[in-house]
Amino acid sequence: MIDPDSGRPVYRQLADVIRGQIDRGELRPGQRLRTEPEYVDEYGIGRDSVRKAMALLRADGLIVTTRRGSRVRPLPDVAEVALSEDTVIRTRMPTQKERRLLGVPEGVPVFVVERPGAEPEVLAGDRTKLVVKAAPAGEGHGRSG
Amino acid sequence: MIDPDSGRPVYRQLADVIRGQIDRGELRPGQRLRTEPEYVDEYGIGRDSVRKAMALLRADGLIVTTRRGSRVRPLPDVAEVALSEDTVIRTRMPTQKERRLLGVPEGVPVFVVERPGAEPEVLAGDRTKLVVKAAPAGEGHGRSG
DNA sequence: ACGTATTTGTACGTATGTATC
DNA sequence: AGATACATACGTACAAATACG
Repeated sequence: MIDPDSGRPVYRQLADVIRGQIDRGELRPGQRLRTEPEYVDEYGIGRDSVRKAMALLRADGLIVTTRRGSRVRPLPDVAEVALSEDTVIRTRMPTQKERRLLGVPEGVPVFVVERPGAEPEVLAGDRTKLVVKAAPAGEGHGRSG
Repeated sequence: MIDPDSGRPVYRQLADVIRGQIDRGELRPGQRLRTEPEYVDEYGIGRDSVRKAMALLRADGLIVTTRRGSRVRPLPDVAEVALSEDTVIRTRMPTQKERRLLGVPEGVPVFVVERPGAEPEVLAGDRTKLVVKAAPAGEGHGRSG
């Protein structure tokens, strides 16, 4: 299943295998992965390679890891945030402080929303969906100044 | 400068040091970091710790690494993309294919823009800025259905 | 054209720490 | 308290890409 001589690094091969299992739904959100020693034994590879595979999947936001093991990242409820006119939206990875504050795991980016005349707002990328609403009929289109 | 007994992991301490240098502008975008062996010698730590520190900074989008060393991530030119009504925007990390296709380095998320009646569009998060434009005066406000 | 030095990448091992059950 | 499982941190060795002479 994993070929050390294939040219593709062992840890990437393992990451590919697990990514495939997630994509095909064999591993569902919230479901526990195997433990590191189990992957070591199962594929006859070093623990280092297993850990690097996990790190890859984590950085891509596919799994989350705690002291009790790794799980497929659960899909949180997504809140809709309406955007008003002249708003600028960027995305980037959060700082450590923002990660703590928002409670976002590794591999989850944030939105930075800048509304005119307001401080930039940082929103968790896994729990937020931005929506440009249709303007209410008969009312202004932002021409107030 | 780095204290192995401080409770904070060595590799995080090194990452903190470098992050500070970037934040304070002592290391500017595009500028080369020291090599791994240099950090090893300078702080008397293992190469493993240095590499993990680099991996952290890379995952946060602060640096990029090639076979010739690591540099502070250059700031690309940002293109403005206008959003129309009823558009939904999400953000997440790119898949490997998207990363290749868009040419985004590690630690850079993407926008997923869903316009009504169109395929979702994936935009590089480091080169794109979304803007909600003011509606043109006297014209429709999306009341077409 | 070729080899060499530099630098990061991969992959293994070992040991110990620490949180959780 | 003991077992389990991930986290940290060191070491070694070799591979591979790049740059330089």
